[in-house]
Amino acid sequence: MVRTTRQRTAVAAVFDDLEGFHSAQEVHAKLRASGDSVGLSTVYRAVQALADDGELDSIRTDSGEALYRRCSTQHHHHLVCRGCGRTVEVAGPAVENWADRVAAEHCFADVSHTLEIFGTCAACRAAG
Amino acid sequence: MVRTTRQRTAVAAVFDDLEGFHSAQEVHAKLRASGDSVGLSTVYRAVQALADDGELDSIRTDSGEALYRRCSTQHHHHLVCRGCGRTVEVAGPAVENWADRVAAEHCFADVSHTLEIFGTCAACRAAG
DNA sequence: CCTGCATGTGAGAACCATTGTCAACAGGAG
DNA sequence: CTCCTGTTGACAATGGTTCTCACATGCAGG
Repeated sequence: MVRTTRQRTAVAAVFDDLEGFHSAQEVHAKLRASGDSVGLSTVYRAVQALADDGELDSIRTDSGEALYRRCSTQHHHHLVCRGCGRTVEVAGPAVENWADRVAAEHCFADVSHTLEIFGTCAACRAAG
Repeated sequence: MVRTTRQRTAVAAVFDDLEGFHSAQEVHAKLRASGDSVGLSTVYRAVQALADDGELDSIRTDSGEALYRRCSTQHHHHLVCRGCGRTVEVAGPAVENWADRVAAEHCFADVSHTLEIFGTCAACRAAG
């Protein structure tokens, strides 16, 4: 039996207010900051439970940190500047289709993907 | 100046004998087992150095462990199975072009990108 | 309303891959 | 050969994640 507790509701609520991927640590800090404190262990459990239920999507960063995101949010990618960290959200239906097709060709199902583009923006190039 | 040491040679040699992805810990254990012992820190450093030189390709498992493998130096992406970690290398000129174009539209230069596709392979689906 | 109790919580410890530290070591240029 | 400097490795430290266990709390079924 799965219970509806203050803590789980709070964790789920965080992802309602947020775009994109966020770590369990981040969620924990956010809850603590908003006075609606929840134990770190509980955040991890809640987040994993949500991911198991298919409510959250999870990936790993290059440093091995786990990130979660509400699945239903509009899918997009990031164009990040190496110099100033400025980020532009970009959508690419072509890429989505390509990824799905490639996965299908290899008989993979439940396909998701991560994509980030890095570059140097005009301002940072001008600044040298 | 980069030196050629017994340890680095040993680590590189491990990947000559092995197919697929392997963790630093695994390489360390293998070297220790073969009597050709190398310190754990050194294995990590060697493996990262090889990855930096483009001699090894690296990914992360779902559990956050880093895996390395000798790879073709050609640019490609990975299609990774969530269940068994099986990896397929895929090339996608369309994606490369798209990424470059999107970056150009936003006046970004020196463009690079990362892309990984996740899914569940046929075998893992059958296994439940 | 209660009460029982299985389930959930949370502070802290444990875990474990990875990274940092630093004294000792060893390529290799001269 | 010698010296300089990059490299090594035992060990400690780090940091995200998971485990532990005493305590709290949803939620039926009375």
